[in-house]
Amino acid sequence: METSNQPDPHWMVTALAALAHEHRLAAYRLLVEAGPPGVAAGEIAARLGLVPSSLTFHIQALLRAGLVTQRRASRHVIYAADFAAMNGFIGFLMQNCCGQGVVACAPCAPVQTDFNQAQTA
Amino acid sequence: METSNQPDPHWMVTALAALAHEHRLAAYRLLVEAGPPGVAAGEIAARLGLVPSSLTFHIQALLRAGLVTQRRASRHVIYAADFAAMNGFIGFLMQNCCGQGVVACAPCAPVQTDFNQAQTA
DNA sequence: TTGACGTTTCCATGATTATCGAAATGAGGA
DNA sequence: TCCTCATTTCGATAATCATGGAAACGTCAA
Repeated sequence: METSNQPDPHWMVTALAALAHEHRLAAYRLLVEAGPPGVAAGEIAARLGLVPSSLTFHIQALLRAGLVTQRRASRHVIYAADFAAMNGFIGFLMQNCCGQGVVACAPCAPVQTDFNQAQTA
Repeated sequence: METSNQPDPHWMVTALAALAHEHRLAAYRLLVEAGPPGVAAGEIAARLGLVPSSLTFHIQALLRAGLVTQRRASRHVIYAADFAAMNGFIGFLMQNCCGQGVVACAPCAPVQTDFNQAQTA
């Protein structure tokens, strides 16, 4: 029963810290929007207005946290969001920070992206 | 249709940073477990093995981020998790970091205790 | 009013993070 | 091979964060 491997608190701290910066959160959102094809380092830097070395500094935090993947395409280095990692990240928050037994937190209600999924629950 | 007021990226960075520390994440989880009754500052410090001034330092980060509430009960100061804030926090992540249009991220799947969802995609 | 308790503020110290320029590395194209 | 482009590494600097002791503050009981 694939219960989505639960991340440990130590990793959570690393991942939270990785996202806890204006530029890194922006970079991550950029990669989420781009999807699996990803975005080249230089283009991320350009869109965020960062010098190359700063981009590397920030994106390596995301890389170390396992939130993004890295691959090489010719001369470019392409970064892409790791959705499985984000899955585990959010899963931890919902299971550990949303009140187990407490009903005050309604995690699933807000999403429903936009495609009408007739999910009964 | 109460769509859960969407937090802005700036607040997200503040909240992420607030949780991105071993002691603060532990404190927050403690408060989540305690629920609405909350826990006194001294007891949080004792359970986490922190000196009073350090506890104050860390918990004020959570307070500034709006993730916890503070109230006074006699000589004690009681802190409690703000579940609405965590709701918004997770909501932002699911809407902005989970791939809009991309199906690779299955936000709600992990929680749903264990009922078999026949999600084809 | 006095005293004890719980908590916060203040202060100094050390550690970590963020930034940018310059140099080094790696990967094509001529 | 030589040159250029894309990215990373290195080094220095400034800023922010984390820690704990000591003092101050507010609250309650006697």
